[in-house]
Amino acid sequence: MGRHKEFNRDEAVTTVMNEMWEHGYEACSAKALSEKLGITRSSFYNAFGSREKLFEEIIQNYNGPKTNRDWFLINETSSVLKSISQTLQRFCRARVNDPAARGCLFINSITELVSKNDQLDPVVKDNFSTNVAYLESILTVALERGEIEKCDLRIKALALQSVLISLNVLSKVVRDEDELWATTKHSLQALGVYKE
Amino acid sequence: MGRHKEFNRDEAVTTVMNEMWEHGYEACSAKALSEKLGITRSSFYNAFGSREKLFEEIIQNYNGPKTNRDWFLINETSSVLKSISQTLQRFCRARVNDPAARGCLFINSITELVSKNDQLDPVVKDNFSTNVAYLESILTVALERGEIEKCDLRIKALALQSVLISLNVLSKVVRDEDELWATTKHSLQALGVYKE
DNA sequence: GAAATAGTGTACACTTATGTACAAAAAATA
DNA sequence: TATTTTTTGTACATAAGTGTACACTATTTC
Repeated sequence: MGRHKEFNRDEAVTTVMNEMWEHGYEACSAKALSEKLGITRSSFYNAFGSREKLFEEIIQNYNGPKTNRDWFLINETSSVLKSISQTLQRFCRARVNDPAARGCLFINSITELVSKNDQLDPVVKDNFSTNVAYLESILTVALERGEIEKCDLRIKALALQSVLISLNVLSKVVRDEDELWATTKHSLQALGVYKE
Repeated sequence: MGRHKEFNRDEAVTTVMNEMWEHGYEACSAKALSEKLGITRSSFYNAFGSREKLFEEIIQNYNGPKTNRDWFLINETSSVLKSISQTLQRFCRARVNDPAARGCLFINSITELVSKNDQLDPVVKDNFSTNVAYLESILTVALERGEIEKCDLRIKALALQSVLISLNVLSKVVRDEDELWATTKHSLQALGVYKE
């Protein structure tokens, strides 16, 4: 019952995601976003509640579902290390090929929001924990399959998360794909999680 | 000749540095900074020209002189790897002990300004290049002293820069000194640049 | 068709922020 | 003391941004 929205909500969320990815959260005012979407602020607030709530929706969307954050496309047959290596190589390519050099929305948000925005700080931290837990889970699989040596998997997961962080930050400055990948590969090999 | 400033310029630069470190560049408006300094915007513009010029001054100040960026306190006698390890351990402690979890002003600025602020993008990139060159130079010393194996020092320097980046980003989220240092140490050991 | 419901447009009453212009004030030099 | 130089305070004109209130419009259900 009631009047229909004059815009597609899902499309709008995607548009806002790209705006926040490119310009950062704080640079995206309700006014600017509303104008970008071609709606009034009135409709914006009605549809999304607030910028904060919208960000929460966007970051969940960006990172994928909490229970199944399958970035590395791990399956039963192929090597876990191979999946990690191939995925990070794809990331290097994607980040360098992005003309706006946006890096990663989530990692940008750590720098911009943690300990700066009281409402979103816990959201970002929660997403971070989920990420590290995911990395630890795939390293556990790698260990079970004998692909890596026994070690503190929590620390190894944090070290792998570190490679992801620096790859994304570095990609804003190192705009040569070969150089970015050589650096990432060097780190992966050092950590013993690289496989051709 | 002429009237004296009613504030200490150097003190003001330090105050603004801390404001930008804590809140980020864009969050520090000319109005907000002027009020923080207890001066009028008129005096602010007169003394610093613009927010951009002031940032340039601050980041040079923060990173230290271009020709002598001696963060790792390398000297003729002690081990280069030991200096690196001890310095990064000090960084872990400092970052976790910072109640505002500000991370590193320079690394925060990469995320906030590169490809977003036309005027400051080249300033940040230039500082980055200087940093990597510095890291490569100390790795060269380490190689000459037989502390590391022969390899592509440019890539090794970028990998070491990666550890610095992730340590600083990670420190906003990983608030336990032992865990942060364990992760950093693990990465340094993997890269073959750790020494007790 | 009337009632209920949900989205839209306009207005309000702010606050923040920009950079410049110009007069007034203070200090050094001539 | 008069002149020059620099800093400071106030004002201007304008744009961006906040969240809410309320009438208006479109749509569905009864």
